[in-house]
Amino acid sequence: MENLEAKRQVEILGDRAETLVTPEDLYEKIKVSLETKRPMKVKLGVDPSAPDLHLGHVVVMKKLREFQELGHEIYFVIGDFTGMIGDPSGRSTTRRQLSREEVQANAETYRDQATLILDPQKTHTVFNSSWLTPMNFVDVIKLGSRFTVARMLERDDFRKRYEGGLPIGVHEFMYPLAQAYDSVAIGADVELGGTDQTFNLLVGRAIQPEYGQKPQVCLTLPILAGLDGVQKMSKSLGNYVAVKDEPNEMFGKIMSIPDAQMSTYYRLVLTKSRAWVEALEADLKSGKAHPMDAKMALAGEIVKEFHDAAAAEAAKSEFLRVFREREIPTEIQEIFVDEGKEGDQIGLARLVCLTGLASSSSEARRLLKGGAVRVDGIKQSLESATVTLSDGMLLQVGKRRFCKVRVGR
RNA sequence: GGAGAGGUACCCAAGUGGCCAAAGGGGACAGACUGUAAAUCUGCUGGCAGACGCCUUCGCAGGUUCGAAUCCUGCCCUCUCCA
Repeated sequence: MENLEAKRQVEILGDRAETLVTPEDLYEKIKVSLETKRPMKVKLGVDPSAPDLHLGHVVVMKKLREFQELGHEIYFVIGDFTGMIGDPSGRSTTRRQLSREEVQANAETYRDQATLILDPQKTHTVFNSSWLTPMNFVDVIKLGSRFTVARMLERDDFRKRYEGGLPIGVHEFMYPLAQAYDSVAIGADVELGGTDQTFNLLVGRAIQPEYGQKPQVCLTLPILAGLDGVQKMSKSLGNYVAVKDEPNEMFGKIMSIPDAQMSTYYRLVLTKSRAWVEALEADLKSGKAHPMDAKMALAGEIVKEFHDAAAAEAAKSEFLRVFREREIPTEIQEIFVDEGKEGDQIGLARLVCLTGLASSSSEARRLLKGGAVRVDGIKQSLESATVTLSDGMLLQVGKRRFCKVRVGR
């Protein structure tokens, strides 16, 4: 007999999913969960080194919250052991091993930031070192014997590197296996991840039956593009919006995403319904809605979610002030300059460099030549320009780098 | 173990004795324009110096030469094929 509640849950949980392997298994698991009154264990693997949550993580968190709202429980598996095996993205070989304290601290931060979205009561945090460290070589070989190289090479980035003649460390094969074993260790019913995790999740699904468990359901969510609109949002690419970003910063960053990314952000970050997003797109196309307004609304809602409504309002007016009216921000950083004193002449390039508005004096010269530098609002384009130092003078580089120069002690 | 190929700036990639601080593309940054830090176009992209200029960089360490990213020797690393 069909279980309507289970059916309803599958529908909710499957929304926005890139892949769901398989809807039937999910239905079965939910049905059992309802019948036994035991929540499903929903697993998310977490990197122990980068605790700064950004909107890319939020996409997955929102889905986790949906699981919680339906009564299920979240397990964050902190990859403190796998983290030291090495990064299988091929970029770096071995990671620095973090101390127990660092991992602990990072995990706390992560959990802390995650509670902006999740219910801490239904969230568990576990460390995979607790079961991976005690494994001996025999255990590892056993684990390895349950998978094949051919299947390993199905993984996109392994295959590409193999075909492209790029190095693949043998230890990198252990990474998906270790992650798969995590699922065994906690007895995961469902594992979530970005689409880049699809392969790893499926390895878990493949391994579990070997240990007498039902295969986990694998649910992947689309990868959110970063501010550039092309590459995935990530800290290392510097194209991210952190959940802890200050309101103005957050607002401005959202305004810099390409127009074409707006609906994706609405859908994945704010979890607007498909119909809602389609309506917005139609309005934009017909000219009924203005792209800038739509983007400001997006930025405002996101700021509101991670801060509050007042902060969102303030960030919006600050944005308009600085970028549309081209006025100076309400709050400007003050920077003390050690060199020279009130009234002294100083090379402008030198000053720009000293204040940190440019990273080197050559850089400062370039900016100067390009007409990017303003002193008290007046454009200075002479590369060799000098200025008279005065306490409180306003220095500006480009549209968004400002500082007030403080002279002397 | 054997035979080849290769390691160039943030990334990709050209360059095989001087004209190389090093083509081209991407990214980043800036300017113009605009609807915003969208899009588009333009500029710029080792460091120090007001400027003449000086210093550092082409896997690492030496060497040849008036002069090396380019030639030689050794070392490290990667890939391919064979065993």
